[in-house]
Amino acid sequence: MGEGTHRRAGRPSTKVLSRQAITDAALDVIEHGGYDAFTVAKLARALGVAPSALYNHVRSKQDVLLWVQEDLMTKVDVSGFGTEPWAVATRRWALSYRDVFARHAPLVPVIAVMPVAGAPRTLAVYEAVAAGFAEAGWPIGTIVPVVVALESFIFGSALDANAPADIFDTADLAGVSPVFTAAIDAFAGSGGDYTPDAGFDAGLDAMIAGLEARLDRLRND
Amino acid sequence: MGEGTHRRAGRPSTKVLSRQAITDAALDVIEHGGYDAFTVAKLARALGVAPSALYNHVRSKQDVLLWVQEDLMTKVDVSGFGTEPWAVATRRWALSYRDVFARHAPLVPVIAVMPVAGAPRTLAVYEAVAAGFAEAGWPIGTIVPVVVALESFIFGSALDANAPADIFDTADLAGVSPVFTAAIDAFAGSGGDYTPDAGFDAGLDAMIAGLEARLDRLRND
DNA sequence: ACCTGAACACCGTTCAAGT
DNA sequence: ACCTGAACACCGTTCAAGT
Repeated sequence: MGEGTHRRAGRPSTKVLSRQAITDAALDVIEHGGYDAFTVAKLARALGVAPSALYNHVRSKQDVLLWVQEDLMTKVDVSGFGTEPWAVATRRWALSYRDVFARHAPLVPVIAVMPVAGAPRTLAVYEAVAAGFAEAGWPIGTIVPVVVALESFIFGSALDANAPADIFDTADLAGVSPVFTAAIDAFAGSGGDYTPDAGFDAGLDAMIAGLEARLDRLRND
Repeated sequence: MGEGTHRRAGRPSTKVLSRQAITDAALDVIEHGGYDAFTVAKLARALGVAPSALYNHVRSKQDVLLWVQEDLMTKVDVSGFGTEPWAVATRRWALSYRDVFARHAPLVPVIAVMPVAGAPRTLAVYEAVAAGFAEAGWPIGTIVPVVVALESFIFGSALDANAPADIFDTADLAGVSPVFTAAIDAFAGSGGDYTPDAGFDAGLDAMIAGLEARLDRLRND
């Protein structure tokens, strides 16, 4: 798949410090030790070169993060658009999008403000989503804000997925916040810890229901 | 208000490096130069002490960020809960919450995973919100996931509010992403830049509509 | 064209020494 | 109890020198 696959045998296969090699090494470092461990020094070591060598191929560490983000975008599932009803396709997209970036939360603030120009895979996702929305009957001028709204929810949920199980542990605070404490207890049931999935499900249900109601109204105009 | 206000005159007023003084200085540095400028050295300089002096009052830089976050929480408007209908109160809360942290986006990943224990102001906000939800008829066990869902949307929107105006500039990409490009053009109207408010409004409308529909169903059970 | 090794200007944090 | 100044172990990045 990668570049260099269909080169002649005997030819030195591929540049050692290709974009793909750097991105793969970065993902390796990140998967191994998280984003704290992702330093230029570690990345260089994983590639077997001196840190300064990287700067022949990359303008900054931030560049590498953008490459990683672009790479992850291929894991987002847009297969529902064009084949499934709008709500089903949107739900599938949202779930996979959130799952991918829940494991890369430090990238979320980066993606949220990254221009799509120069990010072809990200753009391809947007194109598939926009086409699916248009086909489902969303007027062309309504698509961008609705997609942005869903994305905001997805990004926030990806961050929330990293909350510790004790985030809502109100231990000695029942006197100070009785209703909230009761809400926590009622939610957790029999001493269960907090899991963020229930929040994501509730929000996705509500948002899709609200949007579908709007879509119905738009269709009947 | 702050500590030391009701001390006797003539007594040296307040510790120089009180929590309040450190938090205020931090907010000052952040407002002046953003989160990149917020270093321990700059914070110490603003307080007129050596960097190492801070560590008599703070365990880490992260501690100060948590103090700042707690301080900002007092700006979140929960006044609608208990006085206004659920949808109005929720909308007011969401708008102010998003506005406060849109100007402190680097804190968003911090809040999203911060335990409420030891954060009394944050807890006070949750208590007001939970009480408002309960009074509006939300069953006690449904409150936490619904609040988490709204918060996820709010946090994502706070990040999105910092997107550059050219985030969706598809310049030469009309051939590669025709539908998405058309959606951008139709949304931007007459050459207008992207503003994230439309996305926030669309999402908040949809989510509140979806939740209100669910609340109606719950009430009729 | 692309590498190395030294250097630079920072980081946050620790700690002995002072008062 | 709380400060200073020196030191530590890092950061990301630059650049002259090599091939």
